[in-house]
Amino acid sequence: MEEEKRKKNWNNVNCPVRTVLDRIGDKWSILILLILGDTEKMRFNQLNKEIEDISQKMLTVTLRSLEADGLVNRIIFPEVPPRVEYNITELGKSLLPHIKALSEWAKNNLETIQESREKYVS
Amino acid sequence: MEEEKRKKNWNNVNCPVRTVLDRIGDKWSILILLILGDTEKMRFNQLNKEIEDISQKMLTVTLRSLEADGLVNRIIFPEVPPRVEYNITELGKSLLPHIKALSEWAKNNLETIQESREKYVS
DNA sequence: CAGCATCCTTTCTGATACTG
DNA sequence: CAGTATCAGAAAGGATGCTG
Repeated sequence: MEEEKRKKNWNNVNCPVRTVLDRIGDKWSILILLILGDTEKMRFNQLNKEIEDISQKMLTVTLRSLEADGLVNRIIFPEVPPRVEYNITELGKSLLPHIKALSEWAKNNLETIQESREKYVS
Repeated sequence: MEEEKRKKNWNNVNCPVRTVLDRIGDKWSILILLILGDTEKMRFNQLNKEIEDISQKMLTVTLRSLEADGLVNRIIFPEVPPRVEYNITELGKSLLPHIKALSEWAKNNLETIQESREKYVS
């Protein structure tokens, strides 16, 4: 039974890193964390401008997910028109160095990877 | 024009870490890298047993992707029945510490994240 | 043994229109 | 301003059967 195997969900039980990547391994989370890590706070539309190619929907969805995980704060000001500010939490800050380390590795090895990919056939 | 914005592909140009996550941020790559990082070499079916809940297709697809990026080696022995061995490359090894650091962070903060998620409403 | 091919389901992302 | 709701397309992942 192939189905039986899947139920063990081996990867998340024995591989905690997957639990993180399930959260921040998506298309936008890391970028948002990096931006919020570089600023004190930011409003929704500021983020939307900063990340030129994100859709409003995905910005909302991603921010909500990061908020749920306790990586960013969402502060609503009861004004008209509404103002909502986002900032990174302490938990988020503690994750940042690891993201940046990964980013450094990426910068340093991007070329190697790309060359490898171009040479690769079949 | 919403479409115009996307073409800039801001995230990959200005955010190299995304280029890495586009590759290893999938469901299985990290796990495979961790396993191959802990062993000298491994055959296809060994990996398939080690990762109990991966499908044969995804194991093939993921290994090919890692190979294309130069993170793992694929060595084919011209025998019958065929034998194919996989091992991690030097490039892959250089990435490993960062994955493990992320993994450590995950272990240490899993509970906090889960609590945050449970408390989160809408 | 180590796959490949095909079909199918699920999940992710985006476009668009609308709103307190 | 900062969203929500809905729909549609793309991509990822899985089940199954077949093969050198």
